[in-house]
Amino acid sequence: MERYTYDPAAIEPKWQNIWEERKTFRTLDDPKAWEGKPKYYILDMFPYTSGAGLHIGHPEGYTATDVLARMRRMQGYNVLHPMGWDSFGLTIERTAERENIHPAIVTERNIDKFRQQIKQIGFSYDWDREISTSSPDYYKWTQWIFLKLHEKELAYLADVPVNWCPALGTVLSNEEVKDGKYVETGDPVERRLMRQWMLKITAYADRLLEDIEDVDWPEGIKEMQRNWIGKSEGVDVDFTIKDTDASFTVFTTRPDTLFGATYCVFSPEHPLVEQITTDEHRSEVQAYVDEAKNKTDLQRTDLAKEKTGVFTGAYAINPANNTAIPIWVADYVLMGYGTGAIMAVPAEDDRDWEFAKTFDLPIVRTVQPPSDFGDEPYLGDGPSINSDFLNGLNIQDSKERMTEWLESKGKGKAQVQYRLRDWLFSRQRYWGEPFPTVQLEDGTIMSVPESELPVELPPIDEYKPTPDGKPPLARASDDWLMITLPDGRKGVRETNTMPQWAGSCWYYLRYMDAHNATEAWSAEAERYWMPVDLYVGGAEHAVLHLLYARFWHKVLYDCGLVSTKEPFQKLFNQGMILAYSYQDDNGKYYSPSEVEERDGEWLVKESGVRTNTQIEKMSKSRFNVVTPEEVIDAYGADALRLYELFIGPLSVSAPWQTRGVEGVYRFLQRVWRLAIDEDTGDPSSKLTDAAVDSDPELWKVINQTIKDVTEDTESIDKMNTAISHMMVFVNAATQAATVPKETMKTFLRLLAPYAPHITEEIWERFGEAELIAHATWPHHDPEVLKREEVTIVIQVNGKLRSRIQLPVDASNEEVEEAALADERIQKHIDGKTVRKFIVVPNRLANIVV
RNA sequence: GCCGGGAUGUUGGAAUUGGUAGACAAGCUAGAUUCAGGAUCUAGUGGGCCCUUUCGCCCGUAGGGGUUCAAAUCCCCUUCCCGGCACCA
Repeated sequence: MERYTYDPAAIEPKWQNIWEERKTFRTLDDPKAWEGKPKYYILDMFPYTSGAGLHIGHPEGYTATDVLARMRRMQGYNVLHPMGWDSFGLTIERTAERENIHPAIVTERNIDKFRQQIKQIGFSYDWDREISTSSPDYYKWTQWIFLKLHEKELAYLADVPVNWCPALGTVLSNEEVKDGKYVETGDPVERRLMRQWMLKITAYADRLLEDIEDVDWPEGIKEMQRNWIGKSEGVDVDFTIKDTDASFTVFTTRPDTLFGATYCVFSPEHPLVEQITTDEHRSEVQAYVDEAKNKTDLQRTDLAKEKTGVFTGAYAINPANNTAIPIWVADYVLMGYGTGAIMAVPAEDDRDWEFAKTFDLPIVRTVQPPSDFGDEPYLGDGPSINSDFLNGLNIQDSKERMTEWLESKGKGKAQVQYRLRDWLFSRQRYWGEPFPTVQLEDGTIMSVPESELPVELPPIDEYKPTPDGKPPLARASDDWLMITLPDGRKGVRETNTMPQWAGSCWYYLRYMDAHNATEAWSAEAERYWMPVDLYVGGAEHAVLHLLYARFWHKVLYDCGLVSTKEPFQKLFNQGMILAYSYQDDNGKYYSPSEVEERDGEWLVKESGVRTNTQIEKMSKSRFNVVTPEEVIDAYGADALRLYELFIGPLSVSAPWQTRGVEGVYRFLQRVWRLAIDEDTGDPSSKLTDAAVDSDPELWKVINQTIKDVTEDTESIDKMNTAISHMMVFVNAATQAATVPKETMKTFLRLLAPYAPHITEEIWERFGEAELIAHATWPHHDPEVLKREEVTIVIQVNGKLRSRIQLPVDASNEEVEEAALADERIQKHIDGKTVRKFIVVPNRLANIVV
């Protein structure tokens, strides 16, 4: 006999096909279709399409946004919810190199895999708006935006010290390098001077800092951006060099301590080092400078515990007191920040103190430390001492007075410094956007006219730098490389490409008008859809992508091309999904299927070797990756979706436990059996035509469920409790003898955004003609939730002693009377004096005796 | 070192934002059903005491102290974990 049990493998592909064929989730480009509906632009960070495909961590955020998008549609919003691919980049290029095929082929293959994986989960994206950053239709406009930057002189070529990564054969941005290593692969990075495209993000530093106050982002991310920009206010102070005409400038945030500046330090790269060094010290200084030059960044930062440096033989004149102070060279001063030279105030700075102690340089306190203060630098506030006209003033007043004094003497001026550097925008790679520029014979840089965009990537035979170190594009044939202008002048195309961040700097704009062949986006679509109402993704992009995109957006704003100052109104960071891994004492990892639990220990099945379990990031090397496919095969996409959210608050990282999926799978089965007669496939005979309020208890429960699910879904972070509230309803409905069918239908609409396939299937079996995706979202009736009686908890001295039933809104006197009359309470207050009686209306009473 | 976030049963996590700690799940235990496995259903499940009655008592939210009638929640100190920054003058 055929049984109609819950069968996700059958119903899920069925509904996915129906949604696709009917274009159920298409958002119309026609402005007339938008009228009368509030808009809601809900965006996921699109994936970088590496060959690995998705693991279970990626769809967590995608599931949350999908649930919210589906609910918003049911609530009557005009929703924009697109998906696309970040498809230029190094990983793809390396695969192509390894397999000796064109990166475009690898890209297509990867995208197909990602698309198929994502579609399997039943997300309600408008697939008509799918984009990929590596397609010429798209990167045409990335190049176009670059031309805007170029026009505004925000893109410029400069010989700059770059982070050159020999292993990759390319330069990297500051943001991609940490501790002298490429953050992705750990390959070491070294300093080189190269002619590169730079983007002047520093020109926007202040606005990037200010406008972050206006967006609804997690405070931690805002703080990370503030720190990255690193604004600090201080003074540029001019020092002259004794017995010469030369002078130099230092930046300090503590001008109040100028009288305590007992020496100066130049960075080894400082241009004056050579000039000021006396013959007596020349060989020593030269050796030190050479050594510093050959150190990698890693060595310079990591081995920085011990201060090193050499005396140049030269002296600077402290402008405050005209004292001659020695000039040293030391690598603890960085050329890349401020002026590359500092005034050292050992008494009020940790680093200077350490250096002064190492080389026995004088220390003069200029801030009076507390009486019991030890022999160390004092960074706190206090009255100035040893500082002539500043004596007695606190730090703040001293700073102001000294700044005024320096400015009036022409020896300094107030200055703002940023940690933020200009953005190194060239890469010596193939798989990226070609720059739309040409260098003419006379050295001038010319933009490719807009009408000739896109500048497409030329075919080349090998995706490697040339033997003489030029980028791969230099391998292109001359008919791509060489340009002859109508006036006969000749030029050569730029052979660097743009970094991977370029495409993701504006993709949220292209989605609004994805097929526009004449513009990047229409002004009308932009005014309607922007800003993005909710942007969800991982915190790993806290600085890089989000800072770059904000920068481009502000430039576009200044060009009049976008109407909002900020692109992403609300940002939400999902936590990571972690997984248990099993590792023996030798460090060898085992997959979960190779181990079993015995007496609280995890042992390798075959060998019995004891393993340590730990919760870690998912990675192939740890054998703890779970893929969406394996979960869908076992439990279906709806169960996957539910568990992704049920695992905990979206913002929190939590370990994946396949057993946990079974819990939500059982829940779906109970929903199915509640609604469907498994023998006939028709609606269950338990469902009746009775009025929804015929069972007052269940009527209350469903109203409570509507309220809780709506609120928890809107909060984004609490979808786990939204699901548990739906479980409460199903438990109650399962216990009830009968359930009004209308109540069941209300419940199905609540569940629909979370588990769209099973609810569509039941909806259809209920005889509904429309899709549940198009149903309206239910409202709860607050009247129903009002209770006539409430349970009031009675405490004695803060300890729970009894509960009593009282009518709602009982007066304090009534509560007091009832509480004192209660037997159990009498036992506790017997023979004692009631000192105080506290009532929290409708909730609790506390008797203090 | 600095900044940000966190620590609640065996496990993932709830807790109306100062008012019944442990919702909802997972796991476990017992029972029902089943040839069996699985699935399903029912009940129980923080620790301890009492089990002279499911009556009740004590303890319990990383540790210590405080504020309060009342603290997982607020304040101070300590420990540990996660993320970011790190010679930025």
